[in-house]
Amino acid sequence: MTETHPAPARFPVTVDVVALTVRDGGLNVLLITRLIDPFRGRLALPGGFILAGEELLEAAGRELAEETGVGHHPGHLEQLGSYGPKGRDPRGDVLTVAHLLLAPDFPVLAAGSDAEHAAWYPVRHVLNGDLQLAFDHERILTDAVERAKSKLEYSPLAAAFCGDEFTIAQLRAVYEAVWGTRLDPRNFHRKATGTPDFLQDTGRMTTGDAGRPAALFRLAAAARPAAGQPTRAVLNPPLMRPRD
Amino acid sequence: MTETHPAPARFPVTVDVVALTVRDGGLNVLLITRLIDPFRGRLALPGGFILAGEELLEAAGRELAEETGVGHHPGHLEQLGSYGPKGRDPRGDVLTVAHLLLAPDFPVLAAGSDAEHAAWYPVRHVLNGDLQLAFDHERILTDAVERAKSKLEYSPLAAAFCGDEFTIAQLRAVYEAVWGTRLDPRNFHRKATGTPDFLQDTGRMTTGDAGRPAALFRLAAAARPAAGQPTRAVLNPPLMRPRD
DNA sequence: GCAAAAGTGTTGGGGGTACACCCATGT
DNA sequence: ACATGGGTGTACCCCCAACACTTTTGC
Repeated sequence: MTETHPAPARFPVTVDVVALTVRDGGLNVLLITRLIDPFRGRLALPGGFILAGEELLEAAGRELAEETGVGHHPGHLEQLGSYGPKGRDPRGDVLTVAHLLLAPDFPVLAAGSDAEHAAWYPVRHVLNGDLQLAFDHERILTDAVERAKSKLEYSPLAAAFCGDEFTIAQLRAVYEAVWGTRLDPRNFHRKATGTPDFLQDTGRMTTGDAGRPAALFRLAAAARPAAGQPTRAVLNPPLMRPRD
Repeated sequence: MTETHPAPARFPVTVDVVALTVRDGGLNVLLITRLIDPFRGRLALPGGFILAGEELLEAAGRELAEETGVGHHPGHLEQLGSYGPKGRDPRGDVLTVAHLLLAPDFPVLAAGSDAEHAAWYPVRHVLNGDLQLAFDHERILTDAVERAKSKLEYSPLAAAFCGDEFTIAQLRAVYEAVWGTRLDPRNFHRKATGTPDFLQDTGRMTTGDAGRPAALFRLAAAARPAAGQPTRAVLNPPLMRPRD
């Protein structure tokens, strides 16, 4: 924040949201189909220009709500990082602040004909190159996935992918989908239930599924993210992902 | 990157740099004394407006060079996060992208009378409240220190605080200063030298100090950060900091 | 010789992996 | 009865904390 004498350059600033969820055993990302140039018809991350008087996280939440129809975003929203401003938009320099949302598999708004259509897409189809994204959104997605992978190791954020109540097996499925690995169900159960300040037993059980009913848990109060506070590292030692 | 119909708001964008080093056994931060309002006479992070055509990291490196006299920055520079734009500058909405520099203890330029004076200050004096910073720079510093602490656990970035060649004890002093703890010299030695792809023995030794001479190491080629690439997690399992 | 710092050996324990085994439900 | 998934017990092993001990310098 030094004063430099030349007039400060002003930049258009956008917020983009990488919304991730677990679906069909894999990691999925919410993408919209662009209706206008540049990159018309191409898939892109939801996002848009920040408005005067808005904070970054507010703007990200608003853009997400506008394009998915979710009243207020479920799950965990945090800042990922900023990109640009040079050479990422053919129309000129635009700075974007990317955000990361980890959420349960919520239904997206069925867009009308004049709105951009938002839907879930498997992350691997994008990173394989089967689906091409607009702008530098593939790079942003890559960074987002890497952030999500490492966050699961030490934070309780895996629960953000589940609903309010979940079984140990559902929680394990999150780790397996994000990391792309298999975890031993028995050892995972011990680690998850044995970690203090992580899970709280609701006393209720699943019913109707095949096999023995499973206990339902929710996030312990101590592990729930306080608004704006950094997520506590409750998993210590961390739950380590198998080496690649 | 959705197109919204209202004209996109444009914001002045600054880059700030949290330059950290280890000095006198403690973590220090590079601060400038502001010569103009707002916050005239107050300490602040070095930084300034991003120029048209610049990338974020470029701008951060330039601002640092301008205010410290270092030709090109030593150590490791990375993006920390963005803050704002609302309510952090009394003159209006300004978005800032904070950066983190981990560097050896380099001498800062002795500023002339018309330049802002840059110098090292112990981080604990700032976070104690003994020194007050301008804008929201204390919050940014807090985030930067937390990022530095956690990066040391799994990345080889502690070496960024040392010069090109260093002893195991100097490397340990970095961990102790950043984490604010004491580590067992013997166990640290084994962990550091035993980790593959971390340290490379130069074959040379220190001389002249008290006690037995120590072997000099440098960062192994595999651990050196490739430009723009994410830092590899060479320390696996991580070097764990003692619980607070 | 003595202090100081570098570096090695050894031992005990916590937590991880691997896997055998038992439990409770749907069909 | 059988399949399916939930949950527990246990053996082994690696790595870390703790600390005794040796090595090599300066004074």
